[in-house]
Amino acid sequence: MDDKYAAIRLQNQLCFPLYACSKEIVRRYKPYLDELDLTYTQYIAMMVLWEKKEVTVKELGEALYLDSGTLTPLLKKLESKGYLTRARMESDERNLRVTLTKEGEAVQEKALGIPEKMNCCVKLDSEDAKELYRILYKILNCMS
Amino acid sequence: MDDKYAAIRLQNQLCFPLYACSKEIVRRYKPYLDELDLTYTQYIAMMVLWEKKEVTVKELGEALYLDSGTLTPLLKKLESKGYLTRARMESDERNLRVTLTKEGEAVQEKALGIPEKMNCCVKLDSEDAKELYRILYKILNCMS
DNA sequence: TATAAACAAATTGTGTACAATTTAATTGAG
DNA sequence: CTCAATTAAATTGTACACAATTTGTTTATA
Repeated sequence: MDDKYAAIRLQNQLCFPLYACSKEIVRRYKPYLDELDLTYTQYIAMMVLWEKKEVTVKELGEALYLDSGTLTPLLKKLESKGYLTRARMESDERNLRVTLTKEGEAVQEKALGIPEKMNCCVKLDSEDAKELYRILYKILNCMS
Repeated sequence: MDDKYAAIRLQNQLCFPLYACSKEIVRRYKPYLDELDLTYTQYIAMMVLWEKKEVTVKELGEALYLDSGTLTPLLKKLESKGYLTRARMESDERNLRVTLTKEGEAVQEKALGIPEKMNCCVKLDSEDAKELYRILYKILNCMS
């Protein structure tokens, strides 16, 4: 009996289905996000901007659990698409002010249909969805 | 009332906490995996090999939800560490046989302590853990 | 008030991820 | 039998992701 190794068997991991599920769902977003010329990471960055209109890289990183190494090139790409502007803050030049543009705001309208389209390809009853949401934020909150 | 945009607000997404949670937990693995000179992806690939001893790239990809574009360089790295060997199968040369070595098997002993160390930094009661596991596999199964 | 500590972004380097294409081997329909 | 279709890996190109370091600015203290 090699029960000794049970804890390091793939099917006994909790992180693995989390990792696989995340990747697979993000992959399912691609066809819909392609229509908006956004990647998934760019999409969630835009979500923060749609809500806040203006953020620093630090605030964005805290909201998305991403660091400047990921965000700097991503924000430069979104800037080149015309969806946002980047400028140092006059009050404290260490901070970069990221501001949503009219063009960036317009993309929000095109994004409105995405959640429903995703529901079709994921299919999870609302009871499980609520439970999943609750547990995931419980983990996130206890880790940060 | 901008309730019109409720569905595309970050806090109403289910995929985002999944994506963030996955990344954060994988990041917590790093210090422990560094001791084994493995990344998280290399670790789960080794888990499959510890169990199966021998797989093709296709089988490994199906188990891990990864394609050859990710696995080819990853397996070459694990080969260079001496943890596995790579060779075309004589029965069908399209397939690559990936075989666990003695050195690769030995790493399993060093990995035994990881799950417990991870429990300390994640903290989820077994009820929630079971629920999370159930829901994640429900999603994975209905997507593949 | 120098200047060391702290801070925010940017940069560098390594390692995934994955779509799309290519290469090489095998299979199957005519 | 033969060549088109299929299949498995590898390759190519783009985009994260993050640790570690660097750059430039601000703050705090000796």
